[in-house]
Amino acid sequence: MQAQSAGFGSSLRKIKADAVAASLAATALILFDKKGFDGVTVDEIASACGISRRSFFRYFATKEDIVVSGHAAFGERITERVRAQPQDEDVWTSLRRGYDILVDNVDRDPEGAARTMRVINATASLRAHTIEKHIAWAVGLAPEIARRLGDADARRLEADALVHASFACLDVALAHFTPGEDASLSAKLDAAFDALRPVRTR
Amino acid sequence: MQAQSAGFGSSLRKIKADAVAASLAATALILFDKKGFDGVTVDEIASACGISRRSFFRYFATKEDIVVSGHAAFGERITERVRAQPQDEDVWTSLRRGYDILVDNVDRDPEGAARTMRVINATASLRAHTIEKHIAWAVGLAPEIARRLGDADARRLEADALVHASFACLDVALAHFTPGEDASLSAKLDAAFDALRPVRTR
DNA sequence: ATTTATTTTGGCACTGAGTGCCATTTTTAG
DNA sequence: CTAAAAATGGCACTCAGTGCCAAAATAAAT
Repeated sequence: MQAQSAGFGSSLRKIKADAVAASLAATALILFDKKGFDGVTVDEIASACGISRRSFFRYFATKEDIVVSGHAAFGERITERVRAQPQDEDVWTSLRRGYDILVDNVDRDPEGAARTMRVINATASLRAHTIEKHIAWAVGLAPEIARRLGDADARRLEADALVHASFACLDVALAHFTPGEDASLSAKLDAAFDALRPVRTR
Repeated sequence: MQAQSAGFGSSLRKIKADAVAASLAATALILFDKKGFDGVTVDEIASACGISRRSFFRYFATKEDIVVSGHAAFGERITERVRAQPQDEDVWTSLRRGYDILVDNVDRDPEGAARTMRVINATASLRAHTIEKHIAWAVGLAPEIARRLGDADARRLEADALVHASFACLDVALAHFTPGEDASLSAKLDAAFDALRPVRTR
């Protein structure tokens, strides 16, 4: 094994592992949707996927990770989008634009998104973990907002408050959005963000 | 057994059970603070409290409930306080005043509050469950805010956004508050609420 | 005070999640 | 084709949480 091919090879392997994980998650999600998150054991998922229970836990650290692990990647993309917004735009609007990443994702796969939302909303522990993943996004998001606000120490708490309030808007918009019925998640997000739009945001 | 004494007797028993639970929680919290939440087994807690493991689970449904079960009661008291605020006060201020319940509690027992906060902040799953408890407060809080806003259907989402954003402010204030060091939680709450104060809240 | 009904408790065995260890198979590199 | 590395599966274990039942404590009734 050489240092050169180590980095290359491992990234290839990671891609493959991610693809397998996505496939496992898709299978599991259908089961969760049908029998409830707690009504499906890991043994059941593993055999439905044709792998051993032990191998399953090499793809997902916990059963809940099947549902929420994808959220971490969204966080990075949302932060990227916010960072790409015009620097003179008010931060509240920039945050709102960041969540267009999620709107696009829901539009791209409405059935999958609806299924995931059904499963999460039906299970208390999953709701909590979803929120926790959102909070993890703040690690990347808050510094960017603080930078725009002037980065002074006094602005740190203000930036955190804005970022976490935007999570609240997202969660409320998601809660008020019924995939089949409502027109778009985008409109709900706009309504929530308008309700909170702060007086001064720069 | 008569219907009369049934209600009376059962409330007495509940009071006793609550007192026992509080005592168990106090013992467990000290252990958690010392060895970490995951470093303490339920067996350990039970024997430290002088009861059996099985009896322990009659006082707390889950190990996490030891830390977060008290939060439900706070929710009711916060809602009560908000409801008692002047009806013509803007709702954002009313929400802020609701959290004075928590400020008072921290002031009343600084060491206990600090210990609980240490334990929660050191454990991801506890953070998630704390957030979830906060969200449960919305069940009582949101209708009150919606009523003040006019109760129209269009105001429902607005009320939810305000309530959940206030949770965000609380969580940020708690995260920025170091019990020994900082002057008061109240000031942090004010700063967070001021950062978000909406343009129009009635 | 003694019996009776009710609650509380504890023990036991069980399920399910998650983990460490190791042998075996598969993949990859040379 | 062979040697190294990685993925897999099996096994046994810990710990959280639960159902069931018998024993002990508590309260009520005569």
